Amino acid sequence: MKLATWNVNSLNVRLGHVIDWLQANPVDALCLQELKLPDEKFPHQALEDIGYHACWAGQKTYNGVAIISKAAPQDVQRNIPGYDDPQQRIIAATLADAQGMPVRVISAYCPNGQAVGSDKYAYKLHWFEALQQWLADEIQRHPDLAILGDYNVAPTDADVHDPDAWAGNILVSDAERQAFQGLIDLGLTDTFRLFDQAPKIFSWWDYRQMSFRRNVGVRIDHILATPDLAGRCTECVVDKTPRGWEKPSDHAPVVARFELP
DNA sequence: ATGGCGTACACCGTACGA
Repeated sequence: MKLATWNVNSLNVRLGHVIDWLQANPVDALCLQELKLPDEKFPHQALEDIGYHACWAGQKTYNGVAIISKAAPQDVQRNIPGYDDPQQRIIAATLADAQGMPVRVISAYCPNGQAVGSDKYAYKLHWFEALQQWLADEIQRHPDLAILGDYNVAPTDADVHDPDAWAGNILVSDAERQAFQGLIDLGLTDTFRLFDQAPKIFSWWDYRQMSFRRNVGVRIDHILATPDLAGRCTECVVDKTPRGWEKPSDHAPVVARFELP
């Protein structure tokens, strides 16, 4: 089973890339973030045409998340239960594969935070607290669970092209890294770090100043898994290919493969 | 140096992302 995540920075603009990528990489599920379109504009027909189901939580202009999957999504949950938030940043669904083993899949678009100390930064930290509280329950209910998405946190200095230049900045501040660690402390594993990885692998590069060509980036898109599922993870990679296409998203997809029990 | 680039909405600029 392969699960993937991709912040597409507008699904209107990137639908062609998503379809091309799925046809070249027929994963079982692809979690999307930053749809930037309302529910009624979600292109479900184009995805059905290539053999995928979808569930989504859209929002005009900002945010918006989806799960595109070969299996029909079950028990779909939008938003963090009990956390009143007009921003559409979470969707969860249970996917049963052909062997019938259900996996709980969550697509997450964690807040950016804009600048350390700002109102948006405070919102980011509160949002992570709510996420952690909800996940503590969700993990109990679903032993095989993966939460994939744009966390807007680079967990360690190894995930930043120039840690000295970024020190204390948004995406790497102590409080943000502690919020991310709070998820790890629930028993979740950053599947990328289960494996030996080359240095300087990132998932986001600024559009400006040829950052992608210079590999000036950060690793902020992650696939976290519960112990049962992480124990069956055999690979986790960043696919840089679509970042080099015409009019790319500034994020690259991340893909993890899991052995079935 | 809050600039650089890209997207959306709307207006001929502003908000936001990371």
